[in-house]
Amino acid sequence: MTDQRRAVYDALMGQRDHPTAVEVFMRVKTKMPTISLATVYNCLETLTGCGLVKAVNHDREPSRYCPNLTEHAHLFCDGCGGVMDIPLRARRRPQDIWELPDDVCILQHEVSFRGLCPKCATADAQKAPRSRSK
Amino acid sequence: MTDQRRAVYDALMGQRDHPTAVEVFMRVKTKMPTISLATVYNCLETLTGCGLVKAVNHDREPSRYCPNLTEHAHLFCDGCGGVMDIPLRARRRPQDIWELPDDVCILQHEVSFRGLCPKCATADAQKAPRSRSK
DNA sequence: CAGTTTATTTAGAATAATTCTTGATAAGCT
DNA sequence: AGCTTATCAAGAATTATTCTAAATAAACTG
Repeated sequence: MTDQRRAVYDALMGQRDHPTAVEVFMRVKTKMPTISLATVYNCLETLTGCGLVKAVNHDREPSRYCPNLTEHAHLFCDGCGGVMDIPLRARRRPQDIWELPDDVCILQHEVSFRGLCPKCATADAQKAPRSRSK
Repeated sequence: MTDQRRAVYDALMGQRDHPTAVEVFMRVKTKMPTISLATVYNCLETLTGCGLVKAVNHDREPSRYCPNLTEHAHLFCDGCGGVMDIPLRARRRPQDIWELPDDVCILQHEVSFRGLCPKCATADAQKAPRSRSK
């Protein structure tokens, strides 16, 4: 664990909002002005490689990074652009809803929802009310 | 629906193996040698826009395209590199296993598994047997 | 501790998938 | 036929990411 890796990890833990590599770079740069973007990519790669951080992808947008190691899905909000963790319910497994063949071997699964987060969904309901008087 | 769009759509329906844009391009080119890659991208975009085709992304690999309109997940096989459709079980919904807040608005969800497809998983079990005599 | 190997960092070049631009072509209307 | 609009083709441009090479730092070895 080098200084740079620690700084990148701390940036992720300090503000757990699923930043992109460039956002991590900008945050780390305030503490360690000499760090390069390539190093941030290297560190993120190393950290994901040893399982401390997860890379989160949605469509072909830039990868985002997440230090939440529990099993969870992500909600990508069309309103605010934010990403929200969605926990797995207790004692539930993906195969409860997905018809996986018996003899497959699952090493990883990634789930993303797109829509509106609670905040944006309620704000949106205000703007376009359906059954409500002023 | 232009000739090009039809040709791209036919290429997807003819061999439903989740090809990339370049693979679609190569297939269509045999029937319509003048088509350009940009047009394939345009057509795929148009077809996904009107809901006839789904774009499938996994990590930051090139997008793949899928004409299966039923709700399903994808298994990306580390062994053969193939992609397999995994159907949703009857009367099951993502919120059965994911703890979604009440007031979110879900517009789309994408699920991908990574691992070994049945064929590769059994082949792999042969090569590295655990409890089996020769 | 000097010398040597090994890993890491940096800056910038290279890559690759996708998108954009521009001019050409075709299709639909009047 | 003439005008408008959408689509296509070719290649340039964009962008996130990876690679390269040189510099630096860390870790051993004697």
